Amino acid sequence: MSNHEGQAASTGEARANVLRLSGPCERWARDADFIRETLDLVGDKWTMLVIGALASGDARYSDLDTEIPAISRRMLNLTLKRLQRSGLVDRTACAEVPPCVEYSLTSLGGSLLSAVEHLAAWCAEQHTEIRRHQDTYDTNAATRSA
Amino acid sequence: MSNHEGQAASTGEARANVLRLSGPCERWARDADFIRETLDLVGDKWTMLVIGALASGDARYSDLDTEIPAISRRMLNLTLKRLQRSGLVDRTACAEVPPCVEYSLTSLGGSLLSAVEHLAAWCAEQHTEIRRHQDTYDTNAATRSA
DNA sequence: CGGCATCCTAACAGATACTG
DNA sequence: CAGTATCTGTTAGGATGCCG
Repeated sequence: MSNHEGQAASTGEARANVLRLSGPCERWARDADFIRETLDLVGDKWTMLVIGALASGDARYSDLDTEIPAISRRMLNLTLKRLQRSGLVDRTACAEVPPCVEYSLTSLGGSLLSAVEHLAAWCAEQHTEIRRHQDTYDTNAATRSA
Repeated sequence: MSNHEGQAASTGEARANVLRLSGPCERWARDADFIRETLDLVGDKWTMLVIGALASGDARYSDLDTEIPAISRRMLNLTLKRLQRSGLVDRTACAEVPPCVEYSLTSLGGSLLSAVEHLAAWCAEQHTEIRRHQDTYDTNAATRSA
């Protein structure tokens, strides 16, 4: 992990991916990469749905494809691969003759699930409020441009 | 106002390809949109950093630009707009003559912050484990192809 | 049936120049 | 100083077809 604390402000444009905050919230800055990385992992368009689909038990490839109609095969594969790579789901192929593969949540994946459920609860709780704000904002914007 | 990106952000319906799950996890299915919506809100490349920067107190536009050197003006504006639209940050302009604008976290934004901190904690806690899994996976993949 | 590889389009994101 | 508009490269993601 690239944790350059190096100072390169005035020495030209060191266009590092480092995203260093200079404010008092150094911890956020330091962890930002990890957080973002993991947030990217779960914040992606499909991950959550796949995790959710697996939360209720093991599932075969086709099951997932069926349970999440909106996903494309490509994205399902990509998502599963990524989750598998990160140790969040397990893949079990029974035999090669009539290919039948089962996916399941690992304990790590399960722990993520509960972490996300926290956020999910917040969403469920606040989404009306958020909507309201957005509507108000949009109305104002529309009025202003009218 | 033909801001395609702004509209893309505001038309949740456009990307709400419904994503219905037919499995036993209907609740996830029903909430998936909200969760994804909010996850999109915070999981985006910059939101977290901006929220983090604002967590320590109000900040002016330039402050944010300074605190997050890697962000472009465009993205900073877009991000702030979106957060403001959703009622997560407040924008206060003192006067039009020498433009000076302050951004601050609303209470809603603050509550999101704590919700995300939960997830952030999980990230910080598990990212080593995740890394390990990824390395193992990559090594196996490399071995297999060798 | 499960899983890649390919092509292609649309959304995303950076740099830059301009306005109030 | 605080934004907005435009032009452009980069990437995410859908459709499809082949191969185990």
